[in-house]
Amino acid sequence: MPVRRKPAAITAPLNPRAICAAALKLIDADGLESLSMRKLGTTLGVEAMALYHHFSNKGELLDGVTDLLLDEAEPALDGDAPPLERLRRGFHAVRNIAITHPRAFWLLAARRFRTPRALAFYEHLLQTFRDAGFDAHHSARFFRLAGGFVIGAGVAEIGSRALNPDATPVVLEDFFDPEHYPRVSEVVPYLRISQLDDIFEYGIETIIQAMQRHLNSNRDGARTPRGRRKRK
Amino acid sequence: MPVRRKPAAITAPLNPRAICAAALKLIDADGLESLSMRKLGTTLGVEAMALYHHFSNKGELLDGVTDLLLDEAEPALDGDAPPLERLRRGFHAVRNIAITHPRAFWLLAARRFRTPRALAFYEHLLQTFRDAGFDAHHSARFFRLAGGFVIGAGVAEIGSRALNPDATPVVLEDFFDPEHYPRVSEVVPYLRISQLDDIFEYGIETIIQAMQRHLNSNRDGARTPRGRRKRK
DNA sequence: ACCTGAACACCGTTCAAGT
DNA sequence: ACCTGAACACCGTTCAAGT
Repeated sequence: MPVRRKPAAITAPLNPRAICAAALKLIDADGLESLSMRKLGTTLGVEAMALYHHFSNKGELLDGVTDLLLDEAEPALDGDAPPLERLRRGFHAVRNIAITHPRAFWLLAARRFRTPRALAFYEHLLQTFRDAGFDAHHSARFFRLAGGFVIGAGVAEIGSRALNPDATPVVLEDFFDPEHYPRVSEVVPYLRISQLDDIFEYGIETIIQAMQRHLNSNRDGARTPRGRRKRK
Repeated sequence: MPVRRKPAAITAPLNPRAICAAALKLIDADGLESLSMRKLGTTLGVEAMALYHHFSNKGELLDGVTDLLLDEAEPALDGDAPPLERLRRGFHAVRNIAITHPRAFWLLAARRFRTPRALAFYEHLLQTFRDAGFDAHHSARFFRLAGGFVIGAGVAEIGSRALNPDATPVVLEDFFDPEHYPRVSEVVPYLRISQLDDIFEYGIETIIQAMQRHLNSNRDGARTPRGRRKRK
């Protein structure tokens, strides 16, 4: 049974959240670059310019989509587990966005620290750092270390999954030419999609161990991981 | 003395490298999103469509610009220093691109593993991993760990430096509202531009220590950093 | 081989107008 | 308040044509 034209227009007047949800759907299907106000309007059964009544520009709409991604990741920080374990789950949750929304994941890399929603996410994350026992200085350091890795690794995984749209089409096999690129061809098998869970796990565990080590050594007498004493 | 119109057209016929260099200059000045074939053509004193004689599309041109960035970073891997030290310098060199070409740095995050130039860079990098004593499996793991952090932290630094063009304008001071966001306002001072060197240094040193520890424990008897024995 | 110029099928956004 | 429609100033890219 064929779907009727403009079904969304029947159901309700537009609202920002529904618009963002539709935008995310379009991004998941066709990619971030292919999302346009015109296409999104058509999907919603409305002229493109109607959207400007709900968002002052496209950037604001993308911020709204980013907020939806944060909604998916943030609950991982909740629960009764020890703080460091909750942080671990939070990092995995963000990385999971790269798997479930590979074409939207860019938003997390490109558009952060903007909306109240994003601030609330960071507040929750940094509160968990504090619960774990980090002071503000080391919260910043490990936030950047873990956050940088999670975002960078996520972006790299998208690349591995070959979802970058206007990419020069290079098949994975091109990297297996041991004649010209012996080291690359040696390592690439370990970066296959089937290995990416292991790769990410290893990275994030290494970082969490460093965090644990810092907390331990701090308990034993206020020393940094490198053994230097802090003095002002 | 005012510059004459269309100076580049006088000097020589176009060539890909010169086009990419001009493109990088435009990106540095006006941002990646603002680069268009038309503007680039005008800068070079040529119709936009002339560029298609040298690149089959815009993506190929951007790959060429990316190659220029790699040219800047790769020499850091050379020298007589121990391999791990050369890797350290390489990571810093990539991060320096985020500082010297903040608006072009996205290319490193978004468009990798494509051109022969990029393959040669990775070959050099992975050869240095091997020189340090890593097998292919752990080269992949630490490559992703360090590479992910360097790219993710670089992208985050661009955000801190507020160079994202269509950003919802949120001043840094908004994050200092201890009423609503006590943890964020506590940590943000440590993420100021003046602190970013320290933040990056701390992250990359933590990773290099993990690499060193892996190499040491491997010398002591084929154990992973977590003390598990490897068995096929 | 290298470049031009018109054209096509798109963009985001403004603005005046409708209901 | 919410949406339309025409218009503006752009895009990347194709194509036939010039030299």
